[in-house]
Amino acid sequence: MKDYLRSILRSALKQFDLSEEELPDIQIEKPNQPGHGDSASNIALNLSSVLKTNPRSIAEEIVQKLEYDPKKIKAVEIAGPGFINFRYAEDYLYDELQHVLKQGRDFGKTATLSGNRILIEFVSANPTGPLTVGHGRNAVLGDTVARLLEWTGAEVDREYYFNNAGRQMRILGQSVRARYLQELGREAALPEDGYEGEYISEIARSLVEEHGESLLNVDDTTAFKEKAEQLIFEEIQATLQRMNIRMDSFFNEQEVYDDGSIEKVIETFRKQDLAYDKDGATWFRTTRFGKDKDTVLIKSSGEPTYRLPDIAYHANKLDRGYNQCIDVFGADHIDTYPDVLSGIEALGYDRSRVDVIVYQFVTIVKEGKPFKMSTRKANFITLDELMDEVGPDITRFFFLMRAPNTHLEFDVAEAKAEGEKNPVFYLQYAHARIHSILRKVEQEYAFEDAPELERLTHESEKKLIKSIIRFPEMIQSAAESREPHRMINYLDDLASHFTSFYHDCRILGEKEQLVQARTVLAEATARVLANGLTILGISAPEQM
RNA sequence: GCGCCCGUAGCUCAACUGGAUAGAGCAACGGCCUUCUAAGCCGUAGGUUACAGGUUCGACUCCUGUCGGGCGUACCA
Repeated sequence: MKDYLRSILRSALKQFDLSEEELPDIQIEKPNQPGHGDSASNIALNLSSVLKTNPRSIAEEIVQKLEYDPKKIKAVEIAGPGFINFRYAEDYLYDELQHVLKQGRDFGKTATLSGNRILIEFVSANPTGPLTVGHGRNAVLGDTVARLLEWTGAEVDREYYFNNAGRQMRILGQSVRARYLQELGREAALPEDGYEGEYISEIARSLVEEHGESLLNVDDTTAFKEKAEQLIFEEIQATLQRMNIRMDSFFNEQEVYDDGSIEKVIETFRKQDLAYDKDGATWFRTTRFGKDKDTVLIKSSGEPTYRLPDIAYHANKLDRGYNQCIDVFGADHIDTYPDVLSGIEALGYDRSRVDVIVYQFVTIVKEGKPFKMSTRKANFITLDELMDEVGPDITRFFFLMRAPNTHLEFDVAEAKAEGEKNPVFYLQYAHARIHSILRKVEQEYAFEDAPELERLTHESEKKLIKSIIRFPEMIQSAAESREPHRMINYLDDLASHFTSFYHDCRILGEKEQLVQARTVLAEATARVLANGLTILGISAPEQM
């Protein structure tokens, strides 16, 4: 519908004396006030500065020249300072409603991004411990944005980037070794900054089981590190799977060392005088990109900082034929990404091909109090513990509920509450309730003729239809903005329109044609709820 | 100090990327169950959108400044 309105407005505007540049984008939006129609355009207001006339008379002129299909648009009005308001024709609503059932599981899919190959990188937690709630927001955001993009026609791959070398992993190996020795009754101290979590002891115990005392005199921590990595990764994957997330690939940072791309990056930078040596280290001239300090790429110890492989990794992603890469990371990493962008730009890539979703921190609220966490200290809530308490559906929902770029308060008590307080149930309940009715309809009726949708004339029925058919546009806007919470807000609104309809209009016990028409409406609602919940990765039960 | 993000009803948050009278959910108050799931519906109350300026037909949204909170500001990841 938006496209249709844009096209008829555009042809009306052709009759004005305007150049292409003077013509502003035609915006179509859904007015807040129902009295203002179903769609509205502010085009006349935007044109008033160009044409130097008052917007109302421009609107009048546009409307005069407007040609539209009465099967789609019932009325066009000018209101307020110069808005053009459109009211949809009933026929249009009924036609669209038919489509919903015809398309079924695919209703909502568009081809907006078809032909695009997108790589979305998320979670990317190093295997030093179980996933925590902080990773949870990352994981769910990344996966859901991926689903949204898939629904708009893009081909999306999910990738997990990790590093199993470096200091943290060394300390991990040392920590496991210390616990292993302790398990066997030997004296051993955790290294400084060692990992204190109980899972370290579990890894140590499984080493005791496998190798008995044979590792007692092994000073090298490699065996401990590798076992830890293996077990922790298994656990991470199990956790992700439990959250309904499947990665397409895992990328080890080591690869960009092994294939020589690290050196290539440095070389290319040097050629452009973007890299230089100072104090035994190699620096990236980030000042040239507007930063007030240059950045170390290779420490004087000879070890690269994480920025260097990060740049090489992004180049690698773009080289693999993705036209767009999306990274998901927490606010604490915000400083690194301008350097990565500068880096790939220096390598000759268009920086707009890398896009970033930054999310703010999660505060877990337990018993009314916020809970501060740190992975290294044993003081954290794992994602698994959270899912043990509230289940995967609610976990996903709560992480998606808020705009990414705002702090998220996850109130465990609220999440655990049955019904009333809990927004997830509201959606699932509406869905289950519809299916309960559909089961009864199936038992009692056998419709033979095509449904007469024009019998849906009640105000609540029409509002519900309008809400339903907005779904595809909703997906597009959530995908484009990378803000899954919009989908939640929409579904909530849809469910609320349904329950109003449910209270105003009965389905069973009415005249057969009306039963049939309302059944179609209910079915379409359930369809959209189910499709929407699928995008969110949340189940849509038919019974509760 | 500097950089990024945030500040909206008592609490947690929306507001379609600059649109018309700022909306939901909890919490409070008042109604609604011999009829399709009351895990629900309807209503009342609650606001100078932190504050002060500016930009324009129009600002919660953009710009400047102030105050308050979070994160970063490493040859850690």
